Amino acid sequence: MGDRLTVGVAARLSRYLQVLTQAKKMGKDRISSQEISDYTNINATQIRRDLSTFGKFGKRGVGYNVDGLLAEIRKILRTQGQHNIALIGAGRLGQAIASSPIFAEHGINIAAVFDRDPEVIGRPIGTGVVQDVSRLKDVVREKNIIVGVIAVPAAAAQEVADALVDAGVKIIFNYSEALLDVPPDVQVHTSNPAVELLHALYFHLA
Amino acid sequence: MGDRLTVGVAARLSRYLQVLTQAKKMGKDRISSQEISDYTNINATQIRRDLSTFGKFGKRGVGYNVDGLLAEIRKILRTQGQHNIALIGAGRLGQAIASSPIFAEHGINIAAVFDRDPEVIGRPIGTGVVQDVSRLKDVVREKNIIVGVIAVPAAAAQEVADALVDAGVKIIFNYSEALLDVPPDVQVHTSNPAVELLHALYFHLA
DNA sequence: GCACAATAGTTCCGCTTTGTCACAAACCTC
DNA sequence: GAGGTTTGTGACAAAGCGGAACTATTGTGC
Repeated sequence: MGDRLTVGVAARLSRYLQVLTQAKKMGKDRISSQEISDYTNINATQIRRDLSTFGKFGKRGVGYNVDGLLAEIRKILRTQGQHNIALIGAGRLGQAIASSPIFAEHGINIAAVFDRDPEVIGRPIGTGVVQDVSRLKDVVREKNIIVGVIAVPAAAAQEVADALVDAGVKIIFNYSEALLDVPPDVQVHTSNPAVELLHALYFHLA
Repeated sequence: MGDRLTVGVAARLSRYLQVLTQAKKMGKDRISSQEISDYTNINATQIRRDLSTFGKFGKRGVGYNVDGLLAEIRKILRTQGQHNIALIGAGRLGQAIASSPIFAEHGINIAAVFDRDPEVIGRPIGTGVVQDVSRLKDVVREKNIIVGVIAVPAAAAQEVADALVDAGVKIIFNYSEALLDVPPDVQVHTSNPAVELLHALYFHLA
């Protein structure tokens, strides 16, 4: 059981999680591998194979129970509990992230929001107020935070990344276009919609 | 030359593009496959192999010229020109997207921003003003837009997707957590940071 | 109760992609 | 010219994935 999943399997399970979460919100209580396939463009046989590696979650002739499968996948990914994350940057993007229900839906709690601009420090955001970035290290320690989200302009991103690393954060989600230099034990996920878009465009053109 | 790249190769080329764009901004004019590897976690041999499929862009013992390689990859991905996209939703997320330099950097022009709230229609945003969503179809036709970005709450996302499809858009970037039903000839890219985060967390936990 | 349709679970095989090692060729510096 | 560096490239192993085929189970309609 201690075996780590391969990257591919874990990525696919995450996609299933996304689909199931939405399916549940739409009031579905059952779903077939074919339906998941339609939404994810992942082969239906592959989906059944993935799931059957961990147990027999479905009913033949019927499909999968949405709630049950959600619970099983969360168990496999070991992401059932609550996770605290820190958000740096309370500008438009930071506000958009803080006010989105998307994290809470998956048990992720934005435990604190930081900025360095005195103008915005103290303003209410999400369920708390914007804090001075100098408090980052203390808060990370207090709340056992291992994930930081960077929502600041590119020019300030490296500085924020350094502060996060210094505070002990191990996973960074970078919403600026900057490349970040971090120690090898820190994971960086950089989101770049423009590059994804170019990629999508390539496959659109005949 | 008419051969389509495989998904994997195109995805990797996009990553290289991202790294090169940033490397250029940082003032580098040369870069080695090993450096690209450090930033992308893609095997250096793989990178050289990917590039050498299309020509000999590097200099042995030296590395790649950043500007030259940028141009070559853009040529391969056929994304040299300007592309017009439509953004739907002028809330916080829409404003964040509209004010980000990230698209312009890659030749992508946010040609129009739409919303349905009369309160925000007419407000300046980016280089234009927010337009009524009823104008979507006309604008898509006028400006030859094939990409739409959805930045509205999940509850309204399907409605917006329908309008985009009706207007003739073929690629949709969905920043809501909703699953979208679209015809098979329309590509949907749904961004879900929370699910990505769970995925990252899985690999962080020993 | 029985036939039938739907769907999960499972196996096998082959293709494609990726990773690794190895090494020659070209280039820069001294 | 020597030596170190980096690309370009070949051969091969390993992994991942897709498809087809089949069985098993469940629900439905007669």
